[in-house]
Amino acid sequence: MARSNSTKKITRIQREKIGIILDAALDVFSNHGFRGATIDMIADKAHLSKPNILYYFDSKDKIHEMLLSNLLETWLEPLKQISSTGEPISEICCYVERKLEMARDFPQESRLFANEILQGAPRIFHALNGPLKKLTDEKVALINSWADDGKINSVDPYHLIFSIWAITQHYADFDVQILAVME
Amino acid sequence: MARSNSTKKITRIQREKIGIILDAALDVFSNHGFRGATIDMIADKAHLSKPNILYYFDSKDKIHEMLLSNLLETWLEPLKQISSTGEPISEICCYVERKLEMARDFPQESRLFANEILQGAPRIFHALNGPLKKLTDEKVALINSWADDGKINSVDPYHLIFSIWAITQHYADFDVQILAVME
DNA sequence: ATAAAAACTGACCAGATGGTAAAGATAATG
DNA sequence: CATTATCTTTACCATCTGGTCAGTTTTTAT
Repeated sequence: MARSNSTKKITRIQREKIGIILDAALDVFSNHGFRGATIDMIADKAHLSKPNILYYFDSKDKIHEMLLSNLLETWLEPLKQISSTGEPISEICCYVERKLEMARDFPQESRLFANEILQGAPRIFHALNGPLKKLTDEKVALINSWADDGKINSVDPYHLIFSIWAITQHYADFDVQILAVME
Repeated sequence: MARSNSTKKITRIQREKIGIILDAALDVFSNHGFRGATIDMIADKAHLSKPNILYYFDSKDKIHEMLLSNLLETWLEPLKQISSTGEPISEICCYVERKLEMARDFPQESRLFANEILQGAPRIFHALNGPLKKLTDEKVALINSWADDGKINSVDPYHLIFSIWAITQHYADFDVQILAVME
């Protein structure tokens, strides 16, 4: 069966179908949340039957899980790229730019993430508390060191970062509201 | 029956129970989204039976609808209070303050709203496109007039307002993430 | 106190939904 | 070409969930 251990080799069809399913699932999960999404919706969007979907993924949860873990790498990347050797202001501005680009280019991923967090991050809390926290702490320390060296004005690095997250993601997550207000 | 027309008088018990139900429903809907919430969850939290809940509200949708319409007034209030006769900078700063206070004091309402918007605002789009748009347009014009009069630097008023919305609500909507990152 | 109205409950139903089993169709392989 | 492994489908099942109903209990009004 397709859903066997990761050590097994993957056929052409498996690679294709898994990709199709994940694309469809991202669309459905990001627009309806985990509970609002049904396997049938995903199946329709993927032009596959429900049992066929469950041939490639053991359960609805597993699809969601895979989407989230794929997402996490992409999500952490822009923050990771802030370099301690670069010029502070430019490093921070470039970070904002990368984040904005991500919100523009991957709005579905942003909403998938937002849905998950909004509902208490039941399936992703470990990642927030682990890798994300670790990375954030690191960059917070870097920003603090820049301030200590007098390279930038003193600022609370946590809230600087949170503000960047808030504004950049807002345009992806609340785009319905923005479109409604701006026509 | 309790769920009859609004012109009928409301008994003491109705007032009490409806309040209890709405409190419970706000808690459940804000933490699980519309589809993730079940009437049983609301019933448990309210210490009432499911049929008893449906004695006061015709359907799950009606409960949600009532919560959203209650919310909208509260939600628009801070923006409404921006006064054309006040001092521009102070007006804007006070608006930010009011918004922050709301996010702090009504985080559940904020998440209820966020859940609704994230999923395309199916039950509230008319309000975004109507009252919210109208009010926003009004304040945008006001900010523009301030800029024209040289009272403040020129700024895109829409994006100023969006930024305020984004940051203030972020602390309510994404608090799990913030807590996870800051410990 | 008593009748009427309001509030409440347990049992139940129909449809949706996640998931399974077994058999049939298709593709890969020797 | 034949055999095997992979893939897909049809027909299900069990559970969850929104909602109903008939009847019981409690409250209110007279």
